[in-house]
Amino acid sequence: MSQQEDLFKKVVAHAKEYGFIFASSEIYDGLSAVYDYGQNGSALKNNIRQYWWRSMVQLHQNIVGVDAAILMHPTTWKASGHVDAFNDPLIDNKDSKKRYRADVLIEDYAEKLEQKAQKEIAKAQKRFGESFDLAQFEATNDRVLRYRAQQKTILSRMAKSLENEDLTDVKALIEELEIADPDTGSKNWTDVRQFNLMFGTKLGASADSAMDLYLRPETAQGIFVNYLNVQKTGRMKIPFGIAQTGKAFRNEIVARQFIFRMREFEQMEMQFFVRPGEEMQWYEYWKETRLKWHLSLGLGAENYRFHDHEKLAHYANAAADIEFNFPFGFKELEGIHSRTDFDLKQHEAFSGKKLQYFDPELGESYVPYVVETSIGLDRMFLAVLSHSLQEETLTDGSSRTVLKLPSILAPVKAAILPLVKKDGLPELAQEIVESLRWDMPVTYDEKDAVGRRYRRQDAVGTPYCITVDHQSLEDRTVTIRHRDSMEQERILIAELSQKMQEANSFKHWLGSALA
RNA sequence: GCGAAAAUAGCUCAGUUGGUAGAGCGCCACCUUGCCAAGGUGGAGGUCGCGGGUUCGAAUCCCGUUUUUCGCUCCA
Repeated sequence: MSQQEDLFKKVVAHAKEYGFIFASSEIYDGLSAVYDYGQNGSALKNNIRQYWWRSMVQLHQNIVGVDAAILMHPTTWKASGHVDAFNDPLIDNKDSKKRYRADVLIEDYAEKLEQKAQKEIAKAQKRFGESFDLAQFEATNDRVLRYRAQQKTILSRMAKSLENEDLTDVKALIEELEIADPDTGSKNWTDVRQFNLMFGTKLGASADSAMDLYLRPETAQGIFVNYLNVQKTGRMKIPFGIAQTGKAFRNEIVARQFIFRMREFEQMEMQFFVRPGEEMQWYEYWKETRLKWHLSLGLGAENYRFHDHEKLAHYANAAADIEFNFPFGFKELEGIHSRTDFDLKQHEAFSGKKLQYFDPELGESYVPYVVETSIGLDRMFLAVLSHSLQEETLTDGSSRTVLKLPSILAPVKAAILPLVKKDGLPELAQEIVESLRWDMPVTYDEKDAVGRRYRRQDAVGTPYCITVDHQSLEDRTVTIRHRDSMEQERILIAELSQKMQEANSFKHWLGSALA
């Protein structure tokens, strides 16, 4: 456990030291749960994004991409359910220091009343046996009627108070009912406070004419509101998908664990539109396909697992997570959800616009069902980074720190190193840099002993070091030193580009995994 | 948001009963070496997280605050 925590600390430290991730606005002490990607981090993040995008858009003829705005019409979030679902009235117990949702506490209390009523019914059932008339008993028994009436009063009062945002009354209700902390029995409560998980902002420069907006809490809605635009202008036929990567924002109450849970984060989502009734087979298809994508990067099959949701969100009829073995345990990396026609139906209702698709094969129109794949780009970054960072003990007993990134994701593909800083070796090395830079990101380094330069490249995950030595001047060959094995081979300079490109090709990485 | 702990150079840390800030590594320049990090010389870099108080004097004591880590809580 502490070993794992230790590893996580190393990942965070390494990320900063080698220009992957910095705390946002660090010179002003940082901003909680917001991070910036540095020179290597932004390159790695771009490469992950591109690996995903190509697997979706380039490899599927029936999937296209969009890039929707972060700002959307405010009604979007009423239709999607976020305005309601992302607002939680929370209350803290001063003694136990625990936090609860105030509405859940009251609902639990109401549920207990119902249980008491059920108990009465069960007792009577036992007493009267076969001659027991449930409907009549429920309608006449004093206790049952009292419990049920009380329950109704409580719930309707709570609903009304929440509706009017009268949080004082919600607290008053909790106090009147003498609801205690379920764990400790304490009745020492703070006031109820409303937490809104969506970031608010304003449209319009002058305060009085400004319109309240939210920064999107998920990217999916930008796809839903555009799905007919894309379907019509792209002549898309069901089943088809729309992919998008972009930023989303949530006011997490507790945002921790480095870039795992941030207030500003990036999602990579694909919404797949299918015929009603066919959603489960596509749900299974995408579960499998997405797992293959993950496995193609070679982080180890044992580090992934599915977690099927038992409690489903309001819009879903099936949902699973792909979890990854992060340094702090298995956690959600990607979600695959069967979202039914919930979102599109809601947007139909709120906009008054038909969002139906005419299916020429069936000869009828319908609102498509949606299967969603949604992966956190920052989480993927953390998965790759934390898995790749390794401390190796070499045969001579010394150790090295090496970042074994999948080469297709590495920020720099090759470092060109003159063995010494004289005798024309730097000139030849620069020549190689000049020719390779058109095909892939490469770097040049001539400072310090070559062994030290190898280790520097290991630390940022450069998969290949190309060393120019005196023999290079004679026969136009160089050595390639492989990051993971530390072995070297000698090849012709003329063959460098092709060999490097093969090793880093999309087909080489994803093609074999999908086959 | 609550509770606990921490914050000194890019990193890891030292800093005596309160007396005016150091090391190693890293970084930069030059010389030397030349296939798996740590050769020589020189150099840059810190108002000790921030604000206030006590004191002749605060990195050190007190209060507040910010950030980070851990626990609780929350998590579409």
